[in-house]
Amino acid sequence: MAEQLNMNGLSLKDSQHAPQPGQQNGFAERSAYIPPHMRSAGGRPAPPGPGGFDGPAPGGPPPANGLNGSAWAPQNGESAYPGAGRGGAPPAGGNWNAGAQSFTPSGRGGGNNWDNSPQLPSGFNRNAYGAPGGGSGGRGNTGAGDGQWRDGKHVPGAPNPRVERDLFGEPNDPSKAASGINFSNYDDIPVEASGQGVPEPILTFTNPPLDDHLISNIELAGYKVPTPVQKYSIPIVMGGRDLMACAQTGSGKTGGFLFPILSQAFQNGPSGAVPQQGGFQRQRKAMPTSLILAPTRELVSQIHEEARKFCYRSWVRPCVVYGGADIGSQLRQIERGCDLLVATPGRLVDLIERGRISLANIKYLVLDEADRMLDMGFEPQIRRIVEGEDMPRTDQRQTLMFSATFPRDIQMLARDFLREYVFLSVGRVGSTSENITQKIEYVEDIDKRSVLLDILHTHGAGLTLIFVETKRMADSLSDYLINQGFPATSIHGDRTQREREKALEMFRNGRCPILVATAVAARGLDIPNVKHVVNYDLPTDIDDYVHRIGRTGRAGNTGISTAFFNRGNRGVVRDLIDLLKEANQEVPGFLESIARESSGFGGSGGGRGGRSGGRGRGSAAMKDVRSFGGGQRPAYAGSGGMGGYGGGSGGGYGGQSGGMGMGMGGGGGGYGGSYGNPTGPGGASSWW
DNA sequence: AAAAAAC
Repeated sequence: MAEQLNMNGLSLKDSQHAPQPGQQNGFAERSAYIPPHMRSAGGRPAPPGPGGFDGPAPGGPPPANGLNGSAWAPQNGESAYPGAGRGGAPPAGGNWNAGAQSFTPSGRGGGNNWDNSPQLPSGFNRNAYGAPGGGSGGRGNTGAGDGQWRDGKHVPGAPNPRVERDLFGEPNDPSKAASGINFSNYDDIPVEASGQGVPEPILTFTNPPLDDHLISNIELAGYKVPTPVQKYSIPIVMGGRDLMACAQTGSGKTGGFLFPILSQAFQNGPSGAVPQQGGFQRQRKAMPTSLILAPTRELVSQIHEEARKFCYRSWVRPCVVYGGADIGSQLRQIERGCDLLVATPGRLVDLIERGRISLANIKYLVLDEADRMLDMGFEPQIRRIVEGEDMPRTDQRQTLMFSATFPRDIQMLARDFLREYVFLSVGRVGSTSENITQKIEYVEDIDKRSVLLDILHTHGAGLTLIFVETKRMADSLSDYLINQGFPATSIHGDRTQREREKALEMFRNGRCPILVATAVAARGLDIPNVKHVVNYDLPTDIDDYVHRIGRTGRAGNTGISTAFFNRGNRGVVRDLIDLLKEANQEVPGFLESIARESSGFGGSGGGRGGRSGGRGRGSAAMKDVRSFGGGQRPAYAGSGGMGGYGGGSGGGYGGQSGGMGMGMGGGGGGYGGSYGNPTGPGGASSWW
């Protein structure tokens, strides 16, 4: 039954964007609304009267059917949901219901699956074109990867306007990634590179070094100038070097690894290795040349979407596999050809165990959001994939690691997976230039809902992303908002993959400009135009907070972040204060007093009691931990250390920045014991 | 403590 609902493109939740017919208006539950002066804690300015939206709530009284699209049409012109673009308001004359029905879940064969198939022109070649798999990754080769490599030459496929629209959207479509980018602000992002023989950054997308076909796809995608991370990563990767990059998603890092990998693939053709399989083996084993690992399904889906753009008309076929979706369609997809594979670790291991994927041809390995993957306990799977299967060794492949932070365990991974890597530290987009205005408000749990309503009224315009701590809370809060007449939806791990993708797409295209999310959406997701991030529940880990607010203020644009704080969050109060100070933000008085309260007794006695300073944000440091003998100047002074990088000891570069300095060279497993603060003594944590 | 991720 649930599936039936899904097939209609609907879930119960999403069918309720407008108040139910039984309700009088968007504020049917007005009694639940507590005016600010009646609330238990202060610290919050009075809301601007009843009308951030004038009149009866965002929707006003719904028409008889309760679903008329005009209920959500912005009352003050297009500005209500900027960034919504063509999807901003429901289709004229349409309604939310219909909007949902016509929605095509991302990552599911956009344009070639259930909702569109009947519209295909007769005679349309579904085999060549429409991957039948309705399941994830079922997009097959919709124009991406339909070129050929013949006689040592790249023979691109024919242009196809329909595919181009599918991949690149209409010109100026704000729901496509390249738009809405404030390029001038990009130049402010600081980048530092260290390592031996770091190549000069490039300044434009030109040939050389980039391949002409790739450049034409880059143009189609609307990218004009390389972002700072791309300026560095392109020559580094094309120069055959390994890369360890500390960068966030908004910095353009997906292009940072896709561009050089694809450019080289377009120029050099398929990997020379011959697939070795038993003569009687029934099905072909997929043998991709490039493998990209990322932690969440949404993220791999997003990377795959990007890859499809840049693979357009090329010989390279991008594929995606992840859990929670029908494995059969994924198998069919990779059987049709798989040169670049984007995967979550669990599903990839599954497919390897089934003997359907071999990694023997891998020339490029990318670990995206590496810190996140370790946080999520993926290290065993990752080590199995990289070290325990048939993947070529470090010197036979190129390995690129991306991570927002560079804590100890990532350093270990870098030591084991990379060789003589270039270390790239990409400043965070925004924060230093105050692109994100961070506000902390004191709100007791019981008042959170009504304060949230104030916020939604006040900052009604633009996409608002609301983070909560639990899946249950995500459900109940989005239900509440929907009942209050707001176009909200939710994303969390207990929703089906289809629901998750639909929620994300509805948010992205502005049909549902309010998204309630758990940590599943905290990192990596690149949604242009998120205007406001609300930490309805603060995370216990300050790193998570940083990732969450990083969903806004992206790509050089400005954003707002509001966090609800109460005594239940005092565990992060110290880190939060430091963070606000570093980002040049106002620190409210109640934070300071609660910090004093908490550190008052016991000090560092119990556990994490009085902040301890030990952990600090050292875990989040972004600096090269190696030191280099000889002429190389490290980009960061003060990374003390040891470690004979290039010092003859067979790849033994293991310098710890702090005092620990263990010899990591020889054996591999030699890291145990307790490590000091990774940043080292006095480690200034500069993580952006 | 919760969330995420393979079946």
